[in-house]
Amino acid sequence: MGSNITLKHIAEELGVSTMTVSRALNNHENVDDRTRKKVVEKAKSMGYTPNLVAKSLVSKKTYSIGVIIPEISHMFFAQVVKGIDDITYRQEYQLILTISAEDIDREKKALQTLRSKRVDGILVSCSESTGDFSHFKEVIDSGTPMVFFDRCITGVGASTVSVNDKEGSKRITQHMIDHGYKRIAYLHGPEVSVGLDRLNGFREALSESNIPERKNLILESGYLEQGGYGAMQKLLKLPEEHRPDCVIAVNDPVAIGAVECMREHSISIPDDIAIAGFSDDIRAGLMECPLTSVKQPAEKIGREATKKLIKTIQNSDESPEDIELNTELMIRQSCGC
Amino acid sequence: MGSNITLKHIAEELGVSTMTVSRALNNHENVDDRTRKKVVEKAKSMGYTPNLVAKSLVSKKTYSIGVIIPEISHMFFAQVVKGIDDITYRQEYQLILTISAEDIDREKKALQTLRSKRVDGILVSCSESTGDFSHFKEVIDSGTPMVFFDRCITGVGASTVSVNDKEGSKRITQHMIDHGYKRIAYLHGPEVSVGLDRLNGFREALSESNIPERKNLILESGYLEQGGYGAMQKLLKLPEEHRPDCVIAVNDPVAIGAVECMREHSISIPDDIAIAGFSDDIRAGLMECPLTSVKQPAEKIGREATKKLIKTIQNSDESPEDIELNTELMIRQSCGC
DNA sequence: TTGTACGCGTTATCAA
DNA sequence: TTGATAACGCGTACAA
Repeated sequence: MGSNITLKHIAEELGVSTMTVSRALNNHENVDDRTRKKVVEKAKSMGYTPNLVAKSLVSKKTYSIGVIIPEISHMFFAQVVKGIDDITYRQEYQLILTISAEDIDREKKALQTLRSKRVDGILVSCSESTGDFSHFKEVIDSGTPMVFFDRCITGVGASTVSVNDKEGSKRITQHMIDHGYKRIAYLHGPEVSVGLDRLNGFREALSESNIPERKNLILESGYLEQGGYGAMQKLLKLPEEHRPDCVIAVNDPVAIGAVECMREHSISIPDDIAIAGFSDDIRAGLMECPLTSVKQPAEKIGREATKKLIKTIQNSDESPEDIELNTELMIRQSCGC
Repeated sequence: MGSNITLKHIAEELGVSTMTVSRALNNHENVDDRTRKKVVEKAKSMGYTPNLVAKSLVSKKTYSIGVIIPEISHMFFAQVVKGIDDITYRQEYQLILTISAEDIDREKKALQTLRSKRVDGILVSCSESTGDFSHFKEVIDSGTPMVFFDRCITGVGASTVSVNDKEGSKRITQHMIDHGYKRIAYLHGPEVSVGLDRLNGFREALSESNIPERKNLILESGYLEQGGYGAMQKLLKLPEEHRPDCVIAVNDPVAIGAVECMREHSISIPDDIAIAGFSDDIRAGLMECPLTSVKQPAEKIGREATKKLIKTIQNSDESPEDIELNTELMIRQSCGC
């Protein structure tokens, strides 16, 4: 445990100074070839492993980046993490993962811990409950490079990587309108970031087609299955003639929760009520009635965010950027096509 | 960046020694209440964040544990990670995640880096290609606590947490036999760890029912969708009378790959060929023909492995243990029930 | 109650 | 080419 081999141990065995050992092991120029060979061999035979903690203390670099995601059971985030790992692996950064579980206090704490660990940078997707940004602002102002992805906060000095949420949401709504649905319900997430953007896209599509918004058809659902289930229950309690003929959800988990609720009420999809989601969850195509959705390039989001973060780490005058990736409509059966 | 506030800065501002500041901030006994108050306030106003790197160098503890998983797109591992986070969060450990991508070289490198980062312990699920254990043995012998989960290596001095793979595989095979299937194919993973255990369970069930093994129905598929797809293709190239009437796969991704192949060949499940998987993937219940599978308590595996690891970290004479969790048969339609 | 000296493992710097 | 010294930020041990 504590009995780790250090440079000093090797130096003593060889009767040289620790600096010589350090130089030899780090491929510095000015080392005699025979000395280097001796050192390298001895280090190997003694099972030396460099202590990155000590190295970090000196260099002020940890080569690790912190990642804060709200949830990992949501396949979207798992795929983003894969994209992040793609890049960090190649660039030799380590990845410290924390899950905020949609809880702002955990998010704050994670931020604090990552800062204490002196990560070189942070990637964040905000928790559902994130209403104020002060904790992010503080970290950014302290000089720690930070990039938001998916659930972003703009205008606080950090870069953001997201899909064009408003546009995607507008397009799928348009698609439903074109298909002739009249009473379109919307299950929305919290009104920040993507939640707000998608809701706005929905509204814009309605407005452009001169369809009035109906307040009782626009419900908050959060981002998880149970929220979709609950919101759908409310919709089904409406008098028959006020029920929607179509439901659009802020994301696929919410849509799937709603589907579950409809199934229990023996409501046929898409004949009784059509539905569409957002994110193209791994389950979307496999459902009894495959779910129409908006595909987000999850891995790519992870990769782009990480690339931008590393650029910002390595070049302190890299300027913040809002990167927007394109979505793709995945038309399946749940929309009635 | 480098301009982080240190104890010394606070001390200078206040005209006291760094030790006083350290003690005040760490809630030590012997500090005058007024001094403490002054220090705490000043620390806050200066935006002090303790440097855990320096702390770790002294204490030889990093409060971080390394996790090596072969894949994160496989929902099973994402859920395990959630279980791991459950415990690490509560116990105030950080989680360094690395993905081996089923590549033994990445696995070795990850192990090396984690050791250099001086993680307090390591959780591993072996990559598919892991044939020799020497790299694990080396780390274990060096004194770094390690716990294997799911894809374990036993007998090298580390604890293991897994489901009773052999038993689960045997049970599902038995289920298929009871159902009257005669020509049962098996798509197996690499013959180590769970791959081997599940294959053995399959064999044992056949043998107990006096069903002869047919070599051409037992194929290697790896652990991923494409492997299942490829193996199924081979099975379908067999002359009609030699084709299986039932396929059991080492895990759900492989089963799903096989199903995809069958769909392309217009083979009806379960009428033409029945199929079962293992792991109860999130997709299993949602497929066109819902997939019969063996459920592994993924989150629990993560939790138990982490608990055991932390115990081992905190108590150096905690002895290694092989923990086995129970599986549950998830009977759906793909088996013809 | 507070302060001083030293060490954790490494590297930058300057001297030999 | 090699070595001695100091420093990174913090905490332990001891002294005042």
